[in-house]
Amino acid sequence: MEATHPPQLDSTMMALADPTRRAIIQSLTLKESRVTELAAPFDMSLNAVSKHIRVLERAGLVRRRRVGREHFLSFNGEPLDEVAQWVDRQRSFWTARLDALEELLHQESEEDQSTNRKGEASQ
Amino acid sequence: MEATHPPQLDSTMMALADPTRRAIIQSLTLKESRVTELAAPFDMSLNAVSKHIRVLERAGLVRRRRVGREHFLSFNGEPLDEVAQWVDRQRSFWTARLDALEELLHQESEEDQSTNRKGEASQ
DNA sequence: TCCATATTCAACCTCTTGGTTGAATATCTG
DNA sequence: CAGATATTCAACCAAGAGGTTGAATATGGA
Repeated sequence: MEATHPPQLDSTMMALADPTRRAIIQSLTLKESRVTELAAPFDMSLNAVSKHIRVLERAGLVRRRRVGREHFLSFNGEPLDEVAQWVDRQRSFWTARLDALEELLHQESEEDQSTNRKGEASQ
Repeated sequence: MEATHPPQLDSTMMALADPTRRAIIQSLTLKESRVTELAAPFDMSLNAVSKHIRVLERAGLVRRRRVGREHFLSFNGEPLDEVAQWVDRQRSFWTARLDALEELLHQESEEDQSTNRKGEASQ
């Protein structure tokens, strides 16, 4: 069975699976930054952060604008739409099934109560 | 810099980064299943699917109920709440910044128009 | 024009991931 | 009770991830 997800969802979810990359995203939602600015708070080499940025770029979550030797990076929220849709869909299926179960239990409970009343009356 | 995510978000996002695991989740949102039932549609060994299920279990996305030799698996949507919250937060920051930018451009456009009208009058 | 800064490239390393196979374990059934 | 079924365990393998270091490249500034 082939999982029927668009390749976009694959790359987006993989990109977000790493805490460093999520931290980069969080930083970029607040403001555009240069690579060295983004890397500064992390306890890892500049190149390691640069690699993470490339993963985010390939997923379309980060855009880059070059001005001379400086690369300005900004967040693109569009790929998160698909993540939100996928997550909401699973949650709504789950909630619907829980609701159906509760309804079933509720009906059974009402039936038990009326049966009990009849039983009491006959005793 | 330590990424300030709860460990739960880490394990949930990592669990969802794999298309096979997302397909398992999608299957389980529809109905409870046994391991061999879940594995049937996949082109991989039963054990490979069993490993994926364990990853989902560790993330809290799947619960297991054992009856004799059969393990019944069901979906637990709760960890997705955190994913939804994280995603919505980034999107709302992004949208807020885009809105602020548009407002700025709108103001500049109005200023340009009134300046142009004055220029026309003086010519 | 030389030095500084910004950033990527290349090569390397360790560890993890995602898969396989065959064995082991537990339970069910005729 | 022997064979079937369900599932995990253990060991293995290849590929990739995530990091490092040092070199290379491009641009800016004094």
